[in-house]
Amino acid sequence: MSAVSERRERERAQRHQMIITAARELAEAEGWEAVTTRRLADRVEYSQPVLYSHFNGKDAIVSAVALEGFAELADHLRRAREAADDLGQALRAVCGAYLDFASERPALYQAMFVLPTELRFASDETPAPMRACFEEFVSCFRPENKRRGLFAEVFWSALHGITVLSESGRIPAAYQDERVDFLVSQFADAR
Amino acid sequence: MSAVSERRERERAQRHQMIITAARELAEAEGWEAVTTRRLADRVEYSQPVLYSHFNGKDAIVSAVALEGFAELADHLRRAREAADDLGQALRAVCGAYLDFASERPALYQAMFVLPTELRFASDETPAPMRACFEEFVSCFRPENKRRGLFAEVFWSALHGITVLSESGRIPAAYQDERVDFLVSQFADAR
DNA sequence: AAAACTTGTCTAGCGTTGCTAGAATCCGGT
DNA sequence: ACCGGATTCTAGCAACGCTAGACAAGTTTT
Repeated sequence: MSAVSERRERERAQRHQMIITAARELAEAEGWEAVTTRRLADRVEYSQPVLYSHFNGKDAIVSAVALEGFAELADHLRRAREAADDLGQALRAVCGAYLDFASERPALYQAMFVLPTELRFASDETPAPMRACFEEFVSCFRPENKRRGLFAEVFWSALHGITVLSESGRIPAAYQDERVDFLVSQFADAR
Repeated sequence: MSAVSERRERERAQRHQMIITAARELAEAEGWEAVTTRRLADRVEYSQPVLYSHFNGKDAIVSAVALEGFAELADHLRRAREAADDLGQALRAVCGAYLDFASERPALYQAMFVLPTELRFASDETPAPMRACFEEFVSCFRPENKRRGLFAEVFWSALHGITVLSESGRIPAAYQDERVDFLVSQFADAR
């Protein structure tokens, strides 16, 4: 492989990342409904069809943004859990970190957990960052607990429910802390 | 008001309902992405613009369908709760009824709890059927429990989380019953 | 060095969407 | 019989995701 084609491949990878970043920034600034292929093409200063030489379609771009989000969320959760002294505090810490993430980056959260996605969850092909996120929840339960996987799923589901219902205005923004306190307290004994 | 204009008003109300019903049927048969204003107009055998003399836009139609759903869900939940012997079984019964509803009418559920809606939740103008749904959850907790409103919100959120994550394939379809059993057991002592 | 081919990018356009302006039509009241 | 107001339709706008085919740039072959 020549030096020229190496450069080209490098440039191509850069552009690939530019598209993802542009999509993410646009979504975080104006919401996903404002992210159109035309506006994306404008931002990366290429014409519309080049997007389709990098991604199969708009959903694939959203999924790529989501994957970035999973890596960041995994990191965020891990830090919170490791800063906790014991398992009891870990659940609460991970919980707080998760809700922080969701409320600070609502568009990113949507790409990960709400919008139609091409990413496969809970399967053999599930990318590492997604596994890592889930494992953070699992780690909040005792290793000897045979059902910790299931418990983690349910706890995560509850957190997700609170997140999306409050984001869409279906439960009041007030009393969010009380809700979370209650949720954690109800799961504390199941660790 | 003449008899003629009375008839016209009656016909108008019928057409109003036809639009809602058509939207609902189309959504339940092919999903909301297949519900377009043109296909709706076709179904009710009028031209597109008449939809806009009944509703402010597509979102308003979705919201009207959702409101029908709330009435049905309230009824469904109430029956389940009243068939239960005590409060302990009530929580589990309402829970089962809720998940039944969600899995049997996924499109209707989406209109109610996922899609952007014009309906106001948890406010003074919240329509009665929506209040009724929420009250069914509240009624699963003891009347003397001062925080039953908050508890109901959290329990409902958890159920919703399980519903949407499993509907979108983000948690496996299997083990759903185990998840629900676990959830109910964790909230049983908080009644 | 010229010709042929491959690769990358762009212009232009298809079919669809939600929504609306303005023409046409219908119908009751005088 | 005609007028006026309400009702409904035709036609069209701007925007969407996506793609075919023209064009240009660069690489390889003769």
